[in-house]
Amino acid sequence: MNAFTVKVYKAVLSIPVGQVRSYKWVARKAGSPDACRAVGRILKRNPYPLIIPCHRVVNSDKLENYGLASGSQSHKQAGGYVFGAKQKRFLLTLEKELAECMLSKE
DNA sequence: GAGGAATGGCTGG
DNA sequence: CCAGCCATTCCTC
Repeated sequence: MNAFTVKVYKAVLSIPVGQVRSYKWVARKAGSPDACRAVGRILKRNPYPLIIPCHRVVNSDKLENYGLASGSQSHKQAGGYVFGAKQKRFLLTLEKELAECMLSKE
């Protein structure tokens, strides 16, 4: 496995719960800032679709839509997802709630 | 605001 | 080894 792929996995895995990062962000952390599409492709074809939180990776444009904003209930699409973009958004909302809950109750 | 080209690595032949 | 694919991004009209 290439170092780039491993870095991509690690970068995605390092994304905290309730947070989202852009493909470009992951690509940059992986060492190739311009490999944004490659990152998306890797995540889609990645061997571990269930242990890698690929749903936390969205487009740079949709970042603010999921950027823990007050009205994050945006019905916009945030890139693709193996199980469907709707599931992806659902998980994002769910994780955000979880994060807030943990911060509240500690 | 919308459309098109560029970029980089993975998969298949 | 070569060609095609893609879950994006940036630039230009």
